[in-house]
Amino acid sequence: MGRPPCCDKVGVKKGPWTPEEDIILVSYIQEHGPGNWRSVPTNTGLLRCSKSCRLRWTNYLRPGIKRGNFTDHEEKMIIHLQALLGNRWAAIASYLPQRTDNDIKNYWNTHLKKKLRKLQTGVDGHNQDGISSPQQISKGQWERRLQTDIHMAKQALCEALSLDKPSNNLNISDTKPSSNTTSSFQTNQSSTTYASSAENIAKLLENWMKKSPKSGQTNSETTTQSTSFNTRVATTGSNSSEGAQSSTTPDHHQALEYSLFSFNSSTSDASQSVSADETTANLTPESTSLFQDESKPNLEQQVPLTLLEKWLLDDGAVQGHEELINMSLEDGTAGLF
DNA sequence: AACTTTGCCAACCGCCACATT
DNA sequence: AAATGTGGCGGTTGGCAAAGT
Repeated sequence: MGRPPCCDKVGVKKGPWTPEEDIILVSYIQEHGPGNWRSVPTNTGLLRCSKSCRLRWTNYLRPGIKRGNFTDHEEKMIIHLQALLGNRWAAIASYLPQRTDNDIKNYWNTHLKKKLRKLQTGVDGHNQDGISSPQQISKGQWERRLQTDIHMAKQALCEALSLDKPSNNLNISDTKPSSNTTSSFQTNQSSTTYASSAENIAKLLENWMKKSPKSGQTNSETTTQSTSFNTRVATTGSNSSEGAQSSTTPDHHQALEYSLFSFNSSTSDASQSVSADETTANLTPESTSLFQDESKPNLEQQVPLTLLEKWLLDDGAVQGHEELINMSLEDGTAGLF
């Protein structure tokens, strides 16, 4: 027989997550680490299925996620990677560590597709969109796609074998977690980090409760609640342009993120008056490997890098990016920029 | 001001590969 | 070896807000 079912569908809550649920989930993950999602609903009392918990964490609560407008560079990377990899959003997201596959997918569907279509219609009949279709992919593109696939396989293998660096033990690769990787979360190092971060969650919860006397809040009240979250983050001076996004949940995400990072940064003597994004950059190696790399490959460990990968990973070499875009996009995607 | 349309995005659904028993 | 569950992925949808009429 197989394993017991992860969750019975009866009594499972659906719809938007409330701040309370987020806090419960985050604090649980702080203590136990991500993974073993099956046990999350039972251990936390959340009326959510394990899948929903995992999704909420990976797409929203996981630290290191950048929200708000995509930069030109990110946009170019998405277009280029989509041309190379097709709609393999998880693979594309692995090259944009701060973005989730869901975000990239949404951005593609709502912005880029339209943008490219517009440009395509503007240029007589030629495929200018960079959207991959088997018939239209040039030999060079196939070679590059193959190269990328080989690279990803190599990377997964390296991580599975935990080559070289001891910190690998804490990395969860993009590939499916094996029993080994799951158990890696139970190492002493990780558990202490989570435990200490959980203190911070408790503080957050305390403050949050002070500011929100109401309990048993419904979804419709989330907006008000998130506002109180936001007032807490307001002092961080986090990018207001991104904050201008009027969605409610991003605010309390920022608050959670701030909370998580403020603890980490306090251990490294960093100022709390930095934005969430900046704080991400200040994470200690342990914390980044614990959180950010939980679902993303550790790009630092990859050897050797191909030209394409160097281009994709090297944020500083903007000039090189342009050259490579021009060089590699035979289908004329480069003309878009 | 009221109604309709459009855009955006968080979350759900269904499928698949792999792990577990 | 077979049966079943889990985690991960990509496609799609529902609901909200903004823009348009």
